Amino acid sequence: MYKLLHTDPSSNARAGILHTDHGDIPTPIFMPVGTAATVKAVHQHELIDEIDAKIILGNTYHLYLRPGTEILRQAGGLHRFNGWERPMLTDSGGFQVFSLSENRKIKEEGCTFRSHIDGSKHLFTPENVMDIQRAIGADIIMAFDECCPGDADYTYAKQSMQRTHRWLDRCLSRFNETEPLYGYHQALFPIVQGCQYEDLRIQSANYIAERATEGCAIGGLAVGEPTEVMYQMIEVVNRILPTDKPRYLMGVGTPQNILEAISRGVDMFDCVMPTRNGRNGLLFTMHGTINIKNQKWATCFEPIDPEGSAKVDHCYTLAYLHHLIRAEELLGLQICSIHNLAFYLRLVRTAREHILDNSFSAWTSSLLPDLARRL
RNA sequence: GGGGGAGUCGCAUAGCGGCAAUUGCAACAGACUGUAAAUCUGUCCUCUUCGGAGUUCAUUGGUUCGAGUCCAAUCUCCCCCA
Repeated sequence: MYKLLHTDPSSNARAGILHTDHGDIPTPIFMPVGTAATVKAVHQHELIDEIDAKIILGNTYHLYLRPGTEILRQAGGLHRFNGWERPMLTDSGGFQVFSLSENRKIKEEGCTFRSHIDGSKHLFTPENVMDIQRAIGADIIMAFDECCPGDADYTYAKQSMQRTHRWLDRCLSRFNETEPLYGYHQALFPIVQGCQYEDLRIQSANYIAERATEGCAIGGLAVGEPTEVMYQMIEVVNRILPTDKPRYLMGVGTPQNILEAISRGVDMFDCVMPTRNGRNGLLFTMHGTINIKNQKWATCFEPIDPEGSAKVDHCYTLAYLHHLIRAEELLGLQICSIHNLAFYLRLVRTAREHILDNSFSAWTSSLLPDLARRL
């Protein structure tokens, strides 16, 4: 499924290709988040023509609650339902175990939730999460885990990690005894946990590395711990994870985070940041971030991003975008989202080119100070 | 000409004897990392060593320990009758 093409000699950055039945994914890659069967504010033709997204995410928890598993099954899976013909990945709901912490209870069997939509009560178990993800039909599906808070104490982190491991084996059993429903292959990725404790991360990475899966994920990072700790955990884990499988760092992150993680051997990323921050008026550029709501942009009649790869970067000005966001016009949300996603995809595309010609480290170190700037 | 009502920090509002003064909008910033987010937070009279200090509720005068609140006059605006 995964082919490692090249490793940068001056770092651990890798370039490869991930094959799926819905198409090939060049790595490193960024995957736009499309929680509820849509990347918010972005059309699918824009994901393809403007952004060139190779794979997008969906979320088990959200899709299970609405439209519901039965409707997705009737539709013939999520690809048929939303018309996206390229690869998809679904998160398992493990992150919601973390983010909806006030509405859930974790037990050995699984996790009971209250729906954020209507308050109804539901149970997620490793088994039914596999069944739901079979019904959704993403190309890559995730094990059901607990995303442990960044400030968890050692005792809790260890207990949580061990439960996640037991849940993983239950996921694998159910996954292996079921078939895809729609005639194409699905891959299950397990998730390394262990919070910010090096020995737990080592244990967890070893546990995951021993399992026969097609890729590995690193979870439970960028959830409140210092950035340096996150980088340290990535290094520790990637020393152990097999080199012939893709490594997916879940939920990360800023452009700087992504470059730092790539240099430590990560291949896949997803994050709400380009879309959510975009809807909130923050633009990412190679020279720093722009808060388009700020007064200073009201009269800046320059293109949004002269270096940008999306049409919106060239055919609209910063002053116009400032106006749209101030006036709460929907087009503003769309433009910001498209711009940011196109920026993220261009970032990983360019990173890949530099990995392949052995110039990754030089390129990254020249870029990082600029990315951190505020314009 | 007669009668009635109203003037509060950009705008709109609250306030009914203990108030630098409610709320909304606007404005000015900030946050956002496997999406309960087109969301949330802060500032928003002046100065400040962030502890406070100084001036405010149309204007002037008065009652009171104390007035945005009560009284009088003045100015301005609105409504009704002629």
